[in-house]
Amino acid sequence: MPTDSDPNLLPAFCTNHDHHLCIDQALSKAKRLCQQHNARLTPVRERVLELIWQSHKPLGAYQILDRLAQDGFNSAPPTVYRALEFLLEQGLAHRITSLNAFIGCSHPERCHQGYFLICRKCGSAQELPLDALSTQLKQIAMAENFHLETQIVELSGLCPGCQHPHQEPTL
Amino acid sequence: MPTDSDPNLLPAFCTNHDHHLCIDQALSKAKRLCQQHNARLTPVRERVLELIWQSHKPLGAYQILDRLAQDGFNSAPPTVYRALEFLLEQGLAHRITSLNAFIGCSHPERCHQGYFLICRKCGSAQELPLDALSTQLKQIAMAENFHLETQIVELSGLCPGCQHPHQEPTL
DNA sequence: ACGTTTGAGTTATAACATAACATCGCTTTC
DNA sequence: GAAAGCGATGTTATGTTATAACTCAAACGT
Repeated sequence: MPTDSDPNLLPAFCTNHDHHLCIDQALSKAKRLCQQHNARLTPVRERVLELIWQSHKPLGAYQILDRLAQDGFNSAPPTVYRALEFLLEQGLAHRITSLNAFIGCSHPERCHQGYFLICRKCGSAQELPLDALSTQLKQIAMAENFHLETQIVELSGLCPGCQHPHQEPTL
Repeated sequence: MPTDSDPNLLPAFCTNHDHHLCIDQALSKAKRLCQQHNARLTPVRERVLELIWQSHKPLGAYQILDRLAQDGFNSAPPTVYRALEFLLEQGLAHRITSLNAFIGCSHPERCHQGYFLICRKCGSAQELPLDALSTQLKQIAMAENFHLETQIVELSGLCPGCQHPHQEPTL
């Protein structure tokens, strides 16, 4: 799976919103949901959630691990994989299988399938809330007498900001 | 990514067709296509294609490697990854990213996107020729001004033969 | 307080994939 | 037919992603 993604490039659409607000909202939403479900959003778990929210680019487990280490957290692989497993179970994060990477879920209260547009240049992943697609995929499976459990839809290409190579990517 | 897949289980639908014929047809089709495209289907490449066609279950690179070794082929990882790269480029195989595994393409002449139903119990992967879905995903991307290049659609659950746990899986 | 459950620490290793460089054989060109 | 060029393969080493298995500690219900 080749990728041109430059780790220093921020997705273009990221310049136009207050991302700190974005993260704060996601974290408070997560706290509320965990309380409702009697799930414990412990410090490591919360920190991992914050980290995968800090960019619109999916983060690899070992990238997360590095940042945990910088924060003084324990940093052996199981730590991060366990935290991620928890976040996935709670619907607070998604795994992007084609990148072996993880990202915060934009609407943890409603969807449990993530549909993504992934830019191979800047590495951004945009989650799309597509209830109609979900329904349609269920129907496709049903037509084959297949009991559908999980859907993976990952669409790759170039995001709007990366389609015109002559203009410098905005930071 | 948890899976119950038992490596000794064959998919139920596999009992009802002559799979050798299946493989033979796939191989001759591949030879023809390679000739048309001036691509060299060398012995290793052909053997790898044959191997990934021998079951309806996607095979991991190291599984393929083991079988190549049994045949007396060279068996270091680059050998198999290079052969797979070739087959993917020629549209003769697909990568199932959620399984880190590979499978022969059922209709290499027409489609280059593979849509899969993957059984988590028996490990089978059925490719679906869904032109309508392809069109629809293109439209979804276009609506977001996204330049779509590759589509990954992997639907997991239980295949028809694995939905009734009381009846023994057919061999 | 006590046992049970859940989370986290630790060590080791499994599983998947590629980098980098050497070699071999074919064909193209002179 | 020698030499250059090229595509395929061999070889060694290493990078990257993920989990097994066991231990310890903190939280929770009773």
